Amino acid sequence: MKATSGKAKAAPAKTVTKKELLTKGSDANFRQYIHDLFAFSVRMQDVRNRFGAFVGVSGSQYIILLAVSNLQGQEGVGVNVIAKHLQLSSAFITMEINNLVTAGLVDKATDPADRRRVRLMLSAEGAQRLENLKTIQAPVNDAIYSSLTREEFETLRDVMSRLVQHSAEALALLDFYVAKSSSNKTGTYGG
Amino acid sequence: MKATSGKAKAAPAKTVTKKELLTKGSDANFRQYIHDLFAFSVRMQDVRNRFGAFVGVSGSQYIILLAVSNLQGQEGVGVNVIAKHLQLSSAFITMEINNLVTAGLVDKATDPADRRRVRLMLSAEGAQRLENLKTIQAPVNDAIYSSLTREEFETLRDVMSRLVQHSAEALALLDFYVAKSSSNKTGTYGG
DNA sequence: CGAAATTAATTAACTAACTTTACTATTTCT
DNA sequence: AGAAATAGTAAAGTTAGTTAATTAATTTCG
Repeated sequence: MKATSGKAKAAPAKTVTKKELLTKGSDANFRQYIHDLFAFSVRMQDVRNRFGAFVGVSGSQYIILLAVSNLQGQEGVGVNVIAKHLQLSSAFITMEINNLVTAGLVDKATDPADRRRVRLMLSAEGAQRLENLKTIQAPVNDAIYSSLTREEFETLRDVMSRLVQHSAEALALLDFYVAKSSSNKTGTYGG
Repeated sequence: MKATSGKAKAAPAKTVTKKELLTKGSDANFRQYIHDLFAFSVRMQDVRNRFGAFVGVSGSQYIILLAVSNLQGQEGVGVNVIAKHLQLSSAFITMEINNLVTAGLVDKATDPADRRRVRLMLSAEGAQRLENLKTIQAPVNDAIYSSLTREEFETLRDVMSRLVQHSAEALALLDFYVAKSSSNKTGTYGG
């Protein structure tokens, strides 16, 4: 008696079909996971904002500051490199970098070899702030991941890196689908 | 020979200290994971926006529509319940629900038993749109998670649900820390 | 009962976090 | 040299949300 026969309303389609992701043929677990993932990324956004607050900047300034820290090397890093790294527009990076420079957390210099370019590095103060942050970052991260075994962490790491890759591909696929169907839309002007 | 002695600059602190998360004493892997997680959640945001576009609404309207679908039951669901479920302000839900009602995707009625309350349900059209969406949702989800084994998926699911829980706790901890240190801040007006 | 407090939804005004577009300065290519 | 490409920037606009105040209905309780 399970939607196999009779007049039961048409069984709803599934949001995923790969068998490894279905539990007894149902996508319920997958949906629950998607919801958790969403909730978690909202929380992470929150964590970033608070880390930013601790450092004295906004959430987005914080991730930009981090990117400078990660990418600066010996020579400093340019606006475009950061923009690509964070998948943000270079215009936005320029603006926020200027705020960080004004706040004294980032140093900015023209690249003498190519004067279009700019070399960004953490200022001493910026580096210090990020270093101080770690005193709260560590216990917070420890708390979030407190329940993980090493094996789970290794799996999580590995899986996450594959998801990043494949989601880029899936997005291309998706663009293809969405472009094809400019169907729906409750627009006001005819389409 | 590793920052144990000599004049080497003070070893930078780590962003996490739980031993299961360190690889040879380094948090490098953890940091890489954090970056991947960030990248992935940006992508997921993108996917949501495109799913929304397919349905004919914005990304946030799409997740609200989904929430209505999940929570409506037989009786419909109220604004506050949705707001809590999605961790958004009820004011925002009200606004977007009104747009969805105008678009004909959600039906709204006053709860006769408590006339402050509102009962929201998908309209037939709304339900149909979500059902149609699945034809692209399934292949996209299959693509994103194509590389996962069942065991990995089970681990991912399990881990994610714990992360949601513990991140809520960590956030409370964090609020405590950040409140204590209104230190930094490059404010203009004296503090 | 009737006043005070509480709750649900809404509105308006605002803010943060971006993007798009257009532009300038510089470098590279031919 | 001139055309095309590259790096960064400024200005204006958009989107996704928030906070604060308001209205209306309900509950609490002296």
